[in-house]
Amino acid sequence: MRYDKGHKDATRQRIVEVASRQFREQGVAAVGLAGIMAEAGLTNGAFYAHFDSKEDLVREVLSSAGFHNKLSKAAEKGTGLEGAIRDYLSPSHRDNPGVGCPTSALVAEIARHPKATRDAFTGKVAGVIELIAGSLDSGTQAGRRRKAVAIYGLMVGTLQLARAVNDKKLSNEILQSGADQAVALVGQAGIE
Amino acid sequence: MRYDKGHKDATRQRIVEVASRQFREQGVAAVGLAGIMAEAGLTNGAFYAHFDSKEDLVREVLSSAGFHNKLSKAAEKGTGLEGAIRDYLSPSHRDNPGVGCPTSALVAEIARHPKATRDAFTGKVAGVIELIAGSLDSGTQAGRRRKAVAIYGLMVGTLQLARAVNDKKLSNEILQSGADQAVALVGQAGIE
DNA sequence: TGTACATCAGTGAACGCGCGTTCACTGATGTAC
DNA sequence: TGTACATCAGTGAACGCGCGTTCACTGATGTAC
Repeated sequence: MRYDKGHKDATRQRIVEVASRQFREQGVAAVGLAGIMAEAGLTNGAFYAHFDSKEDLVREVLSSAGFHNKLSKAAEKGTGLEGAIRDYLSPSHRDNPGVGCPTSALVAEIARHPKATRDAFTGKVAGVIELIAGSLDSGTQAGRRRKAVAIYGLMVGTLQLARAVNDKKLSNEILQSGADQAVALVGQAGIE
Repeated sequence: MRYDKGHKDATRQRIVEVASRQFREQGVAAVGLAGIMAEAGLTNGAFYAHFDSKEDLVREVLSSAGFHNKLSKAAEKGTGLEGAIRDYLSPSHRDNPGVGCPTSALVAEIARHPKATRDAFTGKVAGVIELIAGSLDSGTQAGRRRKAVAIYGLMVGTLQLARAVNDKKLSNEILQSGADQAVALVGQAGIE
């Protein structure tokens, strides 16, 4: 073959990365395969040598996407859950959805996708909830899980509100209030 | 004229109502004008006698949509904010997006729409935050506002997660945990 | 060493389809005189 | 009272366009003998 061993895998990976960013920036429905392939340096016909369909690509993007990036990085930096929350609800994350959390960008759309796609997403959500629950250190196990769900929902919902409103001051207030309250939840004894 | 006075307004209102439900069920991008008009009992050509464009309809839907339905109804029933939260995060609301909160269904999509559309949405969001803040009775005014933002974000985020996950048990757990924590926030002294 | 054939990632034109939008037309009613 | 014209909500065919998908083909390399 004229291509290195691993060349096709690298191409596939490139397509997934381009799609992942474009989906998060514009939503799945608004992104066309031709645009993804062009940005990956290929023509549209090559797509089907790598994926069965657009839906197959969506599933692959969800399976490979770094849902825990902010959480994992915060853990590495030793800033813990509080650092992760403040990073998540920052102007930088609000203004760069393409490299941000796939959940906040795509959750509503995914609810309307086929079962296989939702399955991939469900696994990721369950993982994030466990990761957050594992970062909490007060309360019973059930209480920590309950808090983890609320903190995740609060982060996703407030980030989306901050992105949608067309008023910088209100948007910043939403981020700040959301972060403050989420951090407060971390420190409080659980509701039993 | 062969039509009653007010006939055209009634037709326009019917189009808005059909669109409002379809948008919330399937998202704006996935809904076609022909389908809306057919369900309203008209042919597609009549659309432009009522609206300038699809975007104009989206804006009208957002302006007229009942963002506070659950909150207002709860206030009427005297169940207060706690009742509104439990109603919002109920299996019934999760399973009937077409008659539910426009924010949870459309917030991510609206973030990518033109300024005029986002303006209409921003006003609604500001109104909901004020409504929730007004239902809180402990803490300073700034503290109540901060809590209101967090409660709204929590409700929107957890409802979306519950709708997207493909596992009934996890979905119910998300609703329950979100509601419990949101209600707990209502009762707690504000973070100052 | 040279020739014929197999492999396969990628090309690029074409497919049918549904979209938002346009527009000439319809037909029931109201108005002018 | 009768006739000509204006009004206007709605019709339905057509427009160009971009979509996801298909497919015959290319061309650089590897393999067989």
